[in-house]
Formats: sequence, structure tokens, C-alpha cells
Amino acid sequence: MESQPVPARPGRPRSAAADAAILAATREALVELGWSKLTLGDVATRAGVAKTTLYRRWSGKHELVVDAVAELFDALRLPDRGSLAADIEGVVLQFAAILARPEAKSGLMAVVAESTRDEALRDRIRTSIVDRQKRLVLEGRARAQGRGELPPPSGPAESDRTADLIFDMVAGAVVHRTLVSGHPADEEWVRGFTQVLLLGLAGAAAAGD
Amino acid sequence: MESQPVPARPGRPRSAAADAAILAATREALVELGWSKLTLGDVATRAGVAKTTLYRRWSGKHELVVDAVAELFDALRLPDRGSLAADIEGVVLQFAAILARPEAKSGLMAVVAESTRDEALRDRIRTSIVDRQKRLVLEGRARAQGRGELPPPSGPAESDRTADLIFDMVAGAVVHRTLVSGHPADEEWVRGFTQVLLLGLAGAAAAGD
Amino acid sequence: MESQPVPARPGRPRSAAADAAILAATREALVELGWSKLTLGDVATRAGVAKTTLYRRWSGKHELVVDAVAELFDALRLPDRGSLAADIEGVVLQFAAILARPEAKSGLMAVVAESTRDEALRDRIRTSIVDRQKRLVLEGRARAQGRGELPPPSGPAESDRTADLIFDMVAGAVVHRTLVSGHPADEEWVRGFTQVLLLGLAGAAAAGD
Amino acid sequence: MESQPVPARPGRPRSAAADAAILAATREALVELGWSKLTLGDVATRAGVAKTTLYRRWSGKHELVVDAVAELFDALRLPDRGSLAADIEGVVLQFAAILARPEAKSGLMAVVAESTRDEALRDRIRTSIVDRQKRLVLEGRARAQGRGELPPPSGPAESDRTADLIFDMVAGAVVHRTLVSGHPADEEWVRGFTQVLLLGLAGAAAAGD
DNA sequence: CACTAAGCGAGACGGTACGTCATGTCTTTCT
DNA sequence: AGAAAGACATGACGTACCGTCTCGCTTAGTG
Repeated sequence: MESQPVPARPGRPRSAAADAAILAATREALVELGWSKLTLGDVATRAGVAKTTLYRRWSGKHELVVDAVAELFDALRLPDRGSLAADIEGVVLQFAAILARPEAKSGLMAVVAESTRDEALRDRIRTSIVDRQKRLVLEGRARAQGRGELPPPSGPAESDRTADLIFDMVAGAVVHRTLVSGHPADEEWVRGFTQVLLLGLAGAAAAGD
Repeated sequence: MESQPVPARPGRPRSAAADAAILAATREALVELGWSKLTLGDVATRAGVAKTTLYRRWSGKHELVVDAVAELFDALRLPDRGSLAADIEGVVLQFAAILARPEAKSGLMAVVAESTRDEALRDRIRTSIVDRQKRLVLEGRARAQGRGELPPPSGPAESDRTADLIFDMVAGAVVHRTLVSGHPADEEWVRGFTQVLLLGLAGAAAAGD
Repeated sequence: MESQPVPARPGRPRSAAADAAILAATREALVELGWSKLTLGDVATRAGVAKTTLYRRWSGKHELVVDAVAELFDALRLPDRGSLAADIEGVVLQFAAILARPEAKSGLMAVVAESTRDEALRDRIRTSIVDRQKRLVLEGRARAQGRGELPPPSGPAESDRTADLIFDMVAGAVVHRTLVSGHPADEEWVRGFTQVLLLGLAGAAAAGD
Repeated sequence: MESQPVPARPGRPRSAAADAAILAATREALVELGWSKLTLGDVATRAGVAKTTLYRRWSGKHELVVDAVAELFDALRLPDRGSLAADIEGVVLQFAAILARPEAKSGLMAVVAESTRDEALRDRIRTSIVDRQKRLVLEGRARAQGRGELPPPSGPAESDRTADLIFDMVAGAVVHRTLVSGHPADEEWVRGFTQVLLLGLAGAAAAGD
């Protein structure tokens, strides 16, 4: 029985090790050089790979950096600290810690900038990074509902709109604080921010009745 | 009064018209080409100016774009719509409208990205754009205090911290909504966002007593 | 007689058809693309053969083209037109006709150029092309001696030196006329050239006594 | 009075030193590397010049090498050795000496090879090298006519045809001897060749009456 | 009214990275 | 073991832009 749908194409298969080496080299170069001085030739050299191998897999600097940065955010976990507020503070602190790393901040804003003129890149960012982390908002809400901190789910449309708003507010505030204002998103700041967010959402939910 | 007649350096004075032409050409090129394809040679040509003239005034692409984009945000005004919520909604909508323009979003994110590795650029952004618009938060709060919607000013430290938080939350959420999530920051969204923000701030103020 | 049944090496024997297909494809590519734009990948594709197959038989572009071009010159025949002058004119015209073909001129000069720095290639050219066609000079002289147009053979050293000179003069003049001067080596030119050559050789033989 | 018709174009003028340095570097690279391993990047480096500067003046490797090699042949002089035969031997020996230099032989055949498919290159070779050296044939004949070794000039058409034939025979034979047969065109060979050529021409002239 | 000093348009210059292409080798699977 | 397919390391290609420079010319103030 041919249970695996592997096409078994002719010719030498692509090296799986090369992909990993390239993404790691990309992050390394981002740390050392930053976005604007990162060159694909240099990444290829660091990865011990030819430039052609790199171009065979990615169409350019932007696509490559999206993939390299996306892996960083996969480390995010929703901690169970006993209360909704504490859970949120925990995940926001993790998010802030990732954003504080040079390989994340330098590359992330640059691809967002480019994505304003490149539909395909925008989709790639949304698929690889944004939508993938929205799970945290949904998990957190579900857990809070289980604890009785939030009312049980209402209509899905309302749900989605609120989840999107939460995501934009959390990610936006942390990014702006870190990259634009240039101050660290430390515990104190996160506590204040979370308080405002949760009280505001609670108030809006009450008013929305 | 500006009584001083300028140091009066020897030699031919710099053309004032050139500066304006260059900044306008920069915005035009941002609209047509976006950040990454904008070249200083092209900007110079559009402005009817030699490349040397451009380099005599700005040290590079990043500095030039900061100045070109900064002018856009100077059009922001705090409208008097009768209530704090309405005032905020008004100014957020203006902000969203500017961010929706291609010359703003493409350039702004790019210089922010670069500023993560360039202290001087970070300062220039803060000076020319961020701090300059923080006036809107302060004006809005003062007006609301005059109306009695907010309690009179307490200590300055507390003040600043809250003003910074508000600024990060507003700017961050609108930027993230517009550029990352890719949805328009329209009236409905702004109303929901403002409601959460104000209720959250009020609740936090009450809790903070 | 070739009675030996070949060493009979283990494994799949090499395809004989492949060799012919590759040489034909090489000439075809020379016609269409010329030497400098001919690529081995393209030749392999045209021949319906993998690049590896090609490299198993030839060590590179130069060697391959030598073999492809050498076959063209094997078509040269010494015609029997009744007199030495007419015989020479006949063979020179054939030579000129081959040199006029694009697959010959483009490739031939290129390998000669490369052979100035590559001893092995120089030998290959001499073996496969030059020495092989020197037979025409020897045949022609023998036939003329049979007819009594030339005196019977003298010492072998003298012979060889004269044969070499004739070959250099004939091949050189035709090549230079065709490729450098860019004019056709037509009947009129060949008649004039042959006349000078034969009268010169006769005079030199008389003076050399 | 504006006697010099110098247009005085705007902008920085091209560096004359760069041209000379590039051509010298090209010859140096031809000696060390030969045609096929010569790269324009390397030439630029040797000349202490940017690749762009090189491409601003020449459209590619072939054009550049034509100019670099052409300068070599400008050193040819028609010596006055007292007789036509001696004069010819002298100039042929000079020609052979130049062709024996690696920077000449490697490059010359390569550009001739390429010129079979490139009309512009063919013209450039003819203009810069071939036609320029045809002067030697004409000078030599004029001098011999002055000495009474040759009859005074007849019709110009006949003249040109004979001059072309002489040029093709001399250049062709020396090139073929040197590059293809791979033997040096030394004094002995040149004497033999010149004898055949002159006796042949004399005989043909007599027969052509 | 010359003289000086800087600004200015034009375009050449030394660099650096780009993204593509060809070379010759290798690693697959199939014959 | 040969062959087809195609990935791979290497390195040159020709182009584009960067930021600097060197021209000749213009436009002020100053002596």
C-alpha cells in the first residue's frame, strides 16, 4: 500500500539542512548587521551555502526575513498563572522580550514597511506571524471563560471583532512602546497596560449589553 | 521677535525653494515607488536639483524621509467636539487618515525599522514626529479637565507616565490595525477602541486611588 | 582486423548513439548561438542527454567543440581535375566552403585561441584536425609527381619543411581572407592565390638547386 | 578667436589616465591569465578603477581586448634594409615577434572568433587593427617602386586587389604558423616564405601581362 | 568693480550588492 | 554501472545605487 503520498520526484532532493542553516544565519546577520546592512550574499556565506541555493527557496530579502523572524514568535506560550490578568501579563512580557531582541525588531518593522506595497508579502506576514499568534488571544479567553472570569461565548462575529481589537491593542502598544518610544516594556509598564486593557474591555462589555 | 539678522555667512546662500521641492519630491516618490525603490538620484531629478544639493542638506535616505513624513503629521488638529470621547475619536480618525496615505505608511515604518540600530535617527524621529504630536494628548487632557470630565492635574510624574501610555496605546493600535492587520481604522473601529481606552483609563484611575 | 571483442567492462555500456547526438547538437548550437553563447547545458538538452553523460565523455567545452568541428573537415577530398593547379584550386575551394559555415568558423578560431594556453588542447587540435588534413598536401604532391608536373621526391627533411610551408600558406591565407578581411574566398580569388603560390614554389625550387 | 571646437560639456570630465591604466591592465591580465580566464572585474582591480568606469567606456570583454591588442601592432615599422625582400623579411619578423607575445595571441584569435557573429566587432577589428597595418604593404610597394624593383603603379583596382592578397598571405601564414602549427616563425622560415611570396608575385605579374 | 566664497547642475568616480547564469560536481532514482 | 534529473558550490556577469569628487558656472556679500 502506498500510504505516503510522497511524489518521489526525480533528481537530487533539496537539502533540509540548508533551510535551517539559512534561517539561522539570517537571524545571526540581523543581530550583527541589522536589516539594512544584511545582504543575501553574506547570509549565504554564513550558512555555508551558495547564493543560488538561497534564491531557489526565497524570492528575496523580505520573504526570507519573514520566515526567519516568524520562527521566533513560535516560542510564545500562554502561561497559567491563575488569573486572566496574570496570564495576559505573562504573555505580554514574553512578547516584549522577543521584540527586544535585535533580530526581531530590526527585521519585523522592515518587512511591515515593505508589505505596504506588496500584497504577497502582506499575506505571508499575516499567515506566518500574525494569524499564528492570534491563538494566544483565543486560548486566553477560553481559559478565562472556564474559570468563570468571563461570560460564556456569545456570537462568533462579535467574538472575532473583539479578538482582533485585543490583538491590535496588545501588539500595537508593545511594539510602539519598544520601537518608537524606545522605552522597555517592563513589568511595571505591562501591569499598568494590562489593567487599563482589562478594565476597558470589562466596561465596554457591560456598556454593550 | 526674530530680530537677529542671521549670521550672514559669506558665499551664495542656499536656495530655500530647493528644500521644499526636495521634500515634496520625496513624498511623490514614496507614493509612486515606496520606500525600498526610492532612490536619492530619482528624488533629485524630480526636484530639479543636483544630487550634491540634496546631500549638502541631508545625510541620507533615512533622514530625508523622516523630514518628508514629519510634515504630514503637522496637519493633525485636536477638534472641539464637545466631549472627551468625541475629541479623541476625531483626532484618532485624522491620524488613521494620514497613516492610510501611502507616502506615510511606507516611509514611517522603514525609518522606524532603521532607527532600531541608529541612535541619531531614533532621536530625529522622536524630535520631529513623536514628541511633537504628544501635544495632542496634553491638550486633550487639559481641555477635558477644563470641562470637568477629568480631575485636575496631580503630580507631574504620574501625568507623564499616563500620557506616554495613552500615546503608545493610541498610536500603536492604529498603526497595527492599519499596517499589520490590514483593515481600515474606520469610524466603527475607532468608536470601539476609544470606548475601551477611556473606560480602562477611568477604571485604572479609580483603582489607583 | 578488429577481432577483439572489447574488454567487456561490467555495468551498462555507454550509448554510442549519444556521442553522435551530442556532436550534432554541438554543431547545431554553434550555428544558432555561436561559440561564446554555447552552453553545455543547452547542448545536453538538445541532444536529449543529461549533462553528466556529456561530462563523462568530454572534459569541457573546448574539447567537445574540437571533436564537433573536426568531423566537418573529414569531408575534404582531393579532386582529380587533371592538373596540379586545378587540383589545388579544387581543394582550396572546398576548404573555403567549410570555413564559410558558421559552425566551423566560430568554433575553430575559439579553440585555437584557447589552445595558446593549453598544451593538451593544442595537441588535440593538431591530431584531430591539422595533421589529418595534411594528407591532402602529400597526396597532391604525389599525384603531381606521378604526372611529371613535379620532380620526384628528394630528401624527406626538405619535403616536410616544404609541405608545412604550403599548409601554413594555404590554410592561413584562406582563414585570414574569410575571417579577418571578411571577403569570400571565391573562384577568382582562389585562382589568383593558387597562381602566386605555385609560381612561387616553382621559382623557389629552381633557386634552391 | 574660438579656434578650438571643444564643446566643453558639463560635468566632470572622464579621466584620461583611467583609459591608459585599463588597457595596460588588460594586457597584463592577458599575459597572466589568457583570454578565457580574464575577467573584467579583475582588470578593473588591476587598473585601480571601478568596474563601472570600465563599462562606461567599453561594452564588453571583446571590445576592450581589441583596443588593448591594437596598440601592440602600432609598434610595427617598415625597416629600410636596402631591398624589397629584406624589407619584407624585416617587417614579417616584427609581426611574428608581436604574435609570439602571449597578450597578442591569446586575445587576437578570441576576438576574431567572436567577430564571426558580431558585425560591430568585426568593423572594430578591421578599423583598429587590420586596415591600420595595411599601410605597411603600401609603403613597402612604394619604396620598391622608387628603387625600381617594381614597375610604377598601374590601375588602382588591380593595386588594391594585389595588396589585399599580399596582406592575407602574409598575415595568414604567420598566424597559422605561430598559432596553429605551433612552430616559431623564425628567420629561416621567414626567408623561405618571403622567397616563395616574392617569386610568386613576380611570376604572376609577368603572366598577367 | 573686481574678488572671494559658497551654492549649484552635471556627470564621472570607487565601491558594494544585486539577481542571474554557466560550470562542473554531487546525489537521487530508475534501467 | 550507466543514465536522466536536478540540486549544489563557485564565481563572473552586467546593472543599479550609493555617497564623493571634480568640473564650469552662478550668486551673493566684501574690499
